[in-house]
Amino acid sequence: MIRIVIADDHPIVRAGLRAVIDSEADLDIVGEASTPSAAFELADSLTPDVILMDLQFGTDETGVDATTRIQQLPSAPHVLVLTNYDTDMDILGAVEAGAAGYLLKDAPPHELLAAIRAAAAGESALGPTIASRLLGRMRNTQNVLSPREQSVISLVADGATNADIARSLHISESTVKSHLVHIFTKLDATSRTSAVAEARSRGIIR
Amino acid sequence: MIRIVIADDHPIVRAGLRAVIDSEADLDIVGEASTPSAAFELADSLTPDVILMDLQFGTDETGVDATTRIQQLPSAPHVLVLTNYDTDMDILGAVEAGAAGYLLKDAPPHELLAAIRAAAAGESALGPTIASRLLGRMRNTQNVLSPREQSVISLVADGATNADIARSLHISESTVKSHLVHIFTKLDATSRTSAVAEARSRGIIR
DNA sequence: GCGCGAATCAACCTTTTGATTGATGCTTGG
DNA sequence: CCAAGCATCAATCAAAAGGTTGATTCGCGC
Repeated sequence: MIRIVIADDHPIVRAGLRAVIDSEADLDIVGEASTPSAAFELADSLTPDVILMDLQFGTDETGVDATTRIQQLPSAPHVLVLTNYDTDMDILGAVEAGAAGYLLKDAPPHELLAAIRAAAAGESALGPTIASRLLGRMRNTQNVLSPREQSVISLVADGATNADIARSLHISESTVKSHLVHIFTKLDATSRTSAVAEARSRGIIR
Repeated sequence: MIRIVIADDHPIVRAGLRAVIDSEADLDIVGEASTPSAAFELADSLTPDVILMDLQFGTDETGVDATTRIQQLPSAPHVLVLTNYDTDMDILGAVEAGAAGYLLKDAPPHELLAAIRAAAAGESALGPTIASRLLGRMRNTQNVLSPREQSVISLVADGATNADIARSLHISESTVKSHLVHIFTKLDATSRTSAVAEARSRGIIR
């Protein structure tokens, strides 16, 4: 019997997962969480085999944060990420946090059930598409932006001028321009608009 | 007995809706669709009372397109939109297409069930938040961009320079600049990056 | 200690963008 | 016919962004 916790902020998605999983004789849902911290607490108190984890809960804390914390538990369950997001940042972030699998929410039920059983057996539960995405893109995401560069690109994406950004971050415009030069190099961009577009497509900003 | 069709591309969401609705004595799911065109066909052939319609199906055709077509049917069902998107453009687009209600997917089951019954009774099924959003923003969305302006802002959001855009659309850079001036006025922006940010927040671009 | 990355800053120059003003032509509705 | 909106285009100038080069300091790992 594989014991499962469901972590998703949408009641209808939880109901759907329940419906799919409840009809399987070897699977048992032992708990449900609608926030990352509730997911962590259930992982700790219920010691499930597998936890199905959404990435975005409409809270500051994310499914990646909860996944990271869950890895510190003495009997950490296998985390299977189930999400709408398929950018490189999202995939790599979840895998680096210790997720054993990554599935998109449009996956048909038989794929979901196979992924749950694989994760419970300690196997990688990445579909071939996601696995090859991961391998092919390791180099790019290693060039990820520094925390300061992240702040700058986020403000650019909000429509801020270099002068606005300098004021917000209490630095000079020269420093803003320096950060932008680095951002352009890392993202292979030549303007603020192309840098923002690339950062969006990589999931660096949302 | 309220007869319902479910239109959503995610099997897990459909399973969740089924689970929520099947437990209600006065509600009956008569069909399911995973594309907008399948939704239209079922609306035509099964003549349900209510159709639960997602907006994005991963296809070129959207739930708004299907909603528009459904209004032409002799016994058009009431369309209740159920989606993750809450931008002004999305809400207004659906309402203008003839949707009788609009719900976000994080709505709890009791709200969903109330909205279904209201829609079936011919009542507006907009939550108070969404209704006030709609009224408060009618003015803004009436200033929506012309088709050409839409093309220009989309290309800007992709990171294109004015020269790139002129080449793509086979016009002069002067014309690109003119369109941008109009876009800035309509979106209350002063730079391309702030225009893109505002267009995103309004759902003009995604 | 050295090398590297990150953060900070500047000067100088070029390019692009944005603001303003003006114009033409077409289509649509009153 | 007139007005408004849309699409197109131009000239001129100011402002912002981008490119390049150079520098300093700090923290970390080898």
